[in-house]
Amino acid sequence: MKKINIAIADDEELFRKGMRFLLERETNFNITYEAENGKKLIGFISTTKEVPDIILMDLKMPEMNGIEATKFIHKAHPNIKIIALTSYGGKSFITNMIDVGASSYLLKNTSPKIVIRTINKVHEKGFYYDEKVLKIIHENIISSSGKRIKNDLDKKLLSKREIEVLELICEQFTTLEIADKLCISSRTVEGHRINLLLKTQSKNVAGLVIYGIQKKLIEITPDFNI
Amino acid sequence: MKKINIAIADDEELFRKGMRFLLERETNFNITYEAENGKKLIGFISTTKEVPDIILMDLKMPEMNGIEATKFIHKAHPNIKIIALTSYGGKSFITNMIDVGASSYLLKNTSPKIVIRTINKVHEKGFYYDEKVLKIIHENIISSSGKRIKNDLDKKLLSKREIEVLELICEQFTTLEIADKLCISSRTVEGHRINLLLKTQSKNVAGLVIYGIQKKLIEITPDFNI
DNA sequence: AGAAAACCAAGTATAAACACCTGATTTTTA
DNA sequence: TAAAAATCAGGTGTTTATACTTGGTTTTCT
Repeated sequence: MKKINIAIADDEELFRKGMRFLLERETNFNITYEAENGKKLIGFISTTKEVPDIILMDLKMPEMNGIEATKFIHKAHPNIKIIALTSYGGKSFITNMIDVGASSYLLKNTSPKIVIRTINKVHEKGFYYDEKVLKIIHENIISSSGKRIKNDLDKKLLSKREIEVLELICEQFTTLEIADKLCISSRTVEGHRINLLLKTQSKNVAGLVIYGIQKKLIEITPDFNI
Repeated sequence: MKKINIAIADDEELFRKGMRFLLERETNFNITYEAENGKKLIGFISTTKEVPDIILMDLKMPEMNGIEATKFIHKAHPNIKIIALTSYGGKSFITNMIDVGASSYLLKNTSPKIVIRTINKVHEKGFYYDEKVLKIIHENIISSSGKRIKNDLDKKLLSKREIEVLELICEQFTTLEIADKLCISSRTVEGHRINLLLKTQSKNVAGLVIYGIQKKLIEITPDFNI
């Protein structure tokens, strides 16, 4: 069986070594190169006779980031399949990486099993998406969605009313306005607000908004600039 | 084991009967209704006590087509999962259906096995895409995200100092703390803050944080709880 | 060189947020 | 059914944010 040649681009050496260790346990994987940034990777690919089949590409790297490197490599070598492997899971990160030529997108907090499966699938079929990323893509297609995704964690951590209040805080309403909207006393709203600060471990509204966005209680449409 | 209740909407009786036959061989499937167009389906769902878990929805139907029906049903009953099942595989058909609330999309020239798997997966996880459709979606991302407007407007709109202040506001620091960090008077920070509110057209910090996240001035790491 | 913008800083005042307290009623859960 | 949690609401006080004002210095651009 022909081995799959893999290159890893990531600025953290520890991560690269860890990945190498994990992947080399697969008998059909062959790690041919490690790069600490996009520039070095391109340098390698431009000079070597044996270009890799697959590249695991981090997004945030010094000198040249993953997006630029992917764009360049995909143009120069369309047969090299690039898998984004990063901790950033924003919609626009994903779509941008795919846009510039990535064949898949993986989050770093995933299991080795999924990485291995993704590499094999990408090598076989040319693209593959794990469920986590697929869900983000799925949600991304839904443009008109007024409804938001509240996961079960929120329901356990925050009460229904607290979520309502949090949503309105994120929409820039003041305590008085929120009290008016929900037909309750401003005192009650303040109580909810304090509970929210405690439960989300925030210092002030800024923290609440960030929490709301992280938990997708409110929707934002980010612009992409790495 | 609780059965999955399924409704089929398709104008061809032969197709409906065939599907019913295929699906009823699965012990956990229960076909509760057949509709020959969207209107009849909505009529059924509006009156019945037992709404289906899953709807197999054709696109082209007389009276009311699949897109309109999906839009209506998804709004009225968000818990009902709708699977588009049609012979049209155009990009816009797929994205439109997902946009109005479909949880999956299947092409009619697929195998019964895949239909059954899709129904089960959608019932379990809320969405699922077969490889054929996934490939179309994958290609769609590449073409659609090409036209993205990069705005260096931010750099013109906000000054360097204002961006610094905005970043710190987003990190939940108070005016005094920011003044301390930047070694300037708190009055100056307030001035910047006011300018930020004006320039970003925000009501309060909540708006500033949202702006900061949108413009990627600050990074957030979203949660992925499937 | 002159104008425009950015940057700094201050006064005064009000509105809002934050903190810490108390307790009653309803709903949920074990 | 008893305990726990959620919801509501009030008191008191401090801190922070917002609003409107003015004006001087530096940087940037034309």
